[in-house]
Amino acid sequence: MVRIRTRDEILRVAGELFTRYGFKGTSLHDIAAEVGCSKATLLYHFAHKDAILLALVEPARQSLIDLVARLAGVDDKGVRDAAIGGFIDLVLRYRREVALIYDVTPQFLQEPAFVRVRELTDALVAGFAGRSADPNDQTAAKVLLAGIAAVVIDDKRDEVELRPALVAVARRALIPGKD
Amino acid sequence: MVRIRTRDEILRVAGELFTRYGFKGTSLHDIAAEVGCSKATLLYHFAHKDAILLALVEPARQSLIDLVARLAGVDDKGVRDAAIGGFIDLVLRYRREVALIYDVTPQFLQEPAFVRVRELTDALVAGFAGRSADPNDQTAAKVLLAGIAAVVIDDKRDEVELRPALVAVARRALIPGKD
DNA sequence: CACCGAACTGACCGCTCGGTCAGATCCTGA
DNA sequence: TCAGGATCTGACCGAGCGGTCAGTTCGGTG
Repeated sequence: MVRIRTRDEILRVAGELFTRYGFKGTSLHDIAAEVGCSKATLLYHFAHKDAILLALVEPARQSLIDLVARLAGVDDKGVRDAAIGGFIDLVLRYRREVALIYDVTPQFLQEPAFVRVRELTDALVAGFAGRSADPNDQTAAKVLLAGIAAVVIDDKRDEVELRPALVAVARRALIPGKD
Repeated sequence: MVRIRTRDEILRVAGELFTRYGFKGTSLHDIAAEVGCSKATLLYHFAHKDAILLALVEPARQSLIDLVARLAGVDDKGVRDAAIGGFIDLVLRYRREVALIYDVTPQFLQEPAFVRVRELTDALVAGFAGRSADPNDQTAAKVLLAGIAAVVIDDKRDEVELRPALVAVARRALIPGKD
């Protein structure tokens, strides 16, 4: 294998195994065996095991930050649709990483990279709820966010087909005055 | 502590730690320390670590089996509402256990107690989708099921308040002819 | 061709893991 | 009061964990 590709291969394999078996359920040995290298190689490219996970989710985390920053500039009237569209685009682009972020956040709350994830998720909930203070709207928002993140990872359809389906279910569930 | 209560205390503490840190992220040492007993005590009451998890989720798993059996006897017209109501009641009763079942199912697929969980979940998806073959209806069903299971565990409100909110969001998202 | 930095490795480390077991303690019933 | 079953424990086990490091190999440059 071309050496410059080892780091990318480590991330690809780690992403797959972390998603399938969980972060704690995946060992350095597992990753090395699947990549076809040694544990020491993993730790040559990444400072430690946590660093693999952090590198893996960093693009998605950064996109999440960008999305929330964009939503801050949208008025109350349009924020819900902007949040729905933006989040679905994010999840379709980073299917596995978003699921991983949801999965490991409770256990990495002390990690600087994750400290803000709770704030970011709160901001998304606010966007999905149209900035409503009604706890029922917020519960609905959380259900859709968690559900979309959980389901996209297993859905084999591509984003051209999947996106409108997700947007439709989110809008039906969240846009008021329709029931 | 009264000795006959040790087993129940082990299950209560294990449930809390498994939910917060994941099954793999919780050790026998962690559980024993929180209960205030030894690892050997845990293994006196339960054959092995997996047995603690299985005992914990067994009531919820059995209720899931019962729900799916009841849904089999409901016609296509009424199955969606029956599935929504039945699942939400189940989740409100076993908040933590249902989330645990969702969390650990991928890693316990070989376990006899879990072999059927995938079938049961598929049956619930069918119920939530009103037995529709449309992949968009099935995606919507999966989003709501996963979202409800994930969110109920953190929602502090009691079931009198929470149940109608969840039923409403599920019906808006899933009942056709409303958009 | 030689040198040097990058990339990689096998052997090893200390620690934690799930689990065992001989023995101690507790509780109940006769 | 005593015997026996239930409950509990500390010390220990083998295995796997994350990680280190001296040494090897590879690739690029002068």
